[in-house]
Amino acid sequence: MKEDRREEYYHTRVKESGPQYAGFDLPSAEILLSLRYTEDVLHQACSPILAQYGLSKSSVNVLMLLRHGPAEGMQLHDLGDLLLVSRANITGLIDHLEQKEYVTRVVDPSDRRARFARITTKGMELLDTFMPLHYKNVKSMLQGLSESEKRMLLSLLKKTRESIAAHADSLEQAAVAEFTNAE
Amino acid sequence: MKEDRREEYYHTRVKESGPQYAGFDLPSAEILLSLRYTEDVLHQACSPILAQYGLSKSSVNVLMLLRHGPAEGMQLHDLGDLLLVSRANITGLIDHLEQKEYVTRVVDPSDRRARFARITTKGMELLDTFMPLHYKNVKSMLQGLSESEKRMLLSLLKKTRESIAAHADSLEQAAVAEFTNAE
DNA sequence: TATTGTTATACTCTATAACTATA
DNA sequence: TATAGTTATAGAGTATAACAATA
Repeated sequence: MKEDRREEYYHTRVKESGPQYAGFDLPSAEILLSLRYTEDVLHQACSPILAQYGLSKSSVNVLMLLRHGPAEGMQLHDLGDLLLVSRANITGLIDHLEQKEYVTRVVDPSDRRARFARITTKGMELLDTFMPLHYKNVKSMLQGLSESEKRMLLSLLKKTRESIAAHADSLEQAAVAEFTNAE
Repeated sequence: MKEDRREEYYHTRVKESGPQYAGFDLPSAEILLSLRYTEDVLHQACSPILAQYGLSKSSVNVLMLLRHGPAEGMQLHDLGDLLLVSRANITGLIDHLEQKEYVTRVVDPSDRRARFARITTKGMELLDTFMPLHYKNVKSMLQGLSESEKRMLLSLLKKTRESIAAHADSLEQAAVAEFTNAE
């Protein structure tokens, strides 16, 4: 794997350049970067095996939701809510999974506008092969954290989400039209 | 903003369904989900203002690297390393920024294979408008964490990255060819 | 009228291979 | 031959608007 210069680089750059902008707060800015960076590192580590199975993060997510959700399947807009993806886009996601025969669509008899997506036997077999490998890898990658560190991290991440949710509605929008909708 | 059902939903689903797969470790699996989920919540909160300025996460990143990096600019492959993006893709990214006149390309006189990307005055003005707003929003969103919690979170995220980096090379690959390269 | 899902479009990000021009 | 960058292509993710069927 390519050597990752980002660790030290970003830390230095943010610390040096941040203070010249109004509103800058070093710890907050570092958390923003650190979260993205950590998620990226994790994704890079997981992506080879996902690619081997021709899966994406979202498709694994959908398959797991379907397998361990209601037996009759889940409506597409329901999946969309849980993934926070629009109705338009969940259609494409399910199209792909259906084409690979991991999922089927079934019309909801009680509301003929709606369709259930339901996982197939082939989809379940895929998860039986993929998930143990995946979970083993995740466990292995995080072995450098103690149990209490993991608990602490989880609790801080949760608190972070709560803080974002509590304040996301009162954020500043662009005041000037000068740059907006630039193209 | 749409109500987010994911908090409780995923927690329950992972706890219930995980143990049926070999290799499953609850804290690790939860950290994986929690990191992605938190990053997503953060992105959702930041994306409206990015969209107002016609910017993406990557383009802000590039502009900040260029503005606060070496005065002569940075070579494209150098930017690629720091973003962990391939040479092919950094070309497109710079194309867009150049088209918007936030960046120019300058041939490196000492190695005529290479080009420097250099931020323009217009690019700097954009950052002067955008970044204070952005930093203010980030600070506001994270106000629910105390200073010591922020420090703790940063340190745990760093430890997480170190753990991933230390073990990413020894992960399991798919053993069977059955599902691999499925299409 | 509102909701479910689909179609179409477009832009971003990613990944890969083939190509050029330099070194 | 190796490196810097470009071109081309393809797949995935996201966002929006218009539409059909149904409620």
